[in-house]
Amino acid sequence: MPPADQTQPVFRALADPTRRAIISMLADGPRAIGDIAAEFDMTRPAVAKHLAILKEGGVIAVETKGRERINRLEPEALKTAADWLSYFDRFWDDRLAKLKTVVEKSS
Amino acid sequence: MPPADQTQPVFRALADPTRRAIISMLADGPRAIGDIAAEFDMTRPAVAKHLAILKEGGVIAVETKGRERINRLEPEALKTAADWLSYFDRFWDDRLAKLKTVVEKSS
DNA sequence: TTGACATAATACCAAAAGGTTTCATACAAA
DNA sequence: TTTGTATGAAACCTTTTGGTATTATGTCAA
Repeated sequence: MPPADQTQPVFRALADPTRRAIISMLADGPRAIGDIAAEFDMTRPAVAKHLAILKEGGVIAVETKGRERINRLEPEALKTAADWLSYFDRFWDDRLAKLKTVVEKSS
Repeated sequence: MPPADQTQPVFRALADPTRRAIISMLADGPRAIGDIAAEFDMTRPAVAKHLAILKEGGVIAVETKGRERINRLEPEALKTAADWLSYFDRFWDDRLAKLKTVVEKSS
């Protein structure tokens, strides 16, 4: 059985396309809210709400720097979701799943 | 950048804990709706709605057999989500990510 | 210290999500 | 053919979600 549910806040964070776009964006480096909002056809408060949900899921960390709030990707949270899905690897790629197991155990 | 958005219906399907439980359940084999609903503290129509969303995401396939409708896991759809997340592998395990790339290219 | 900027916080709204109840339909089996 | 089972479908309700607009707060810079 896949791991139990501490996954909920992460999958919730992943459920919205805007939030997934923000995640991709932050993969290139940390950014302030206004900077992020500028890339979407959406008001800043709306983006701020998405960031709050991402933070609840542990997907980002926020650091106040002067009057800016810098949002940084926290990729370990994504691993939670990836791990849940990895249980199903065996259905689409038995060979790779087995190899991964070997590699992970050897670390 | 991670793959563009055909991911939405899949991530939507994954967003609800009941639906993830159904996915886990169907990993053990196909089941009829009533059979699934019996395992949840929820009415059958509610479960049927979840199944409809899972089907929209391509996560399950439905086959009518007499008066039963058998729900079967369609794991390729989960791969869509796993692939999106795999882009971020590099953040938590560079070594494994590189190895995976090698293995996948060699197939 | 005044003004501009970056954000927080609040109130509000419409639509979607998650659930229920009720009723209709279709197949199976006696 | 009648009865029970498995499901579909519609109507309805409540809460959450995703968005807006507006107002307030704190910080930098002239």
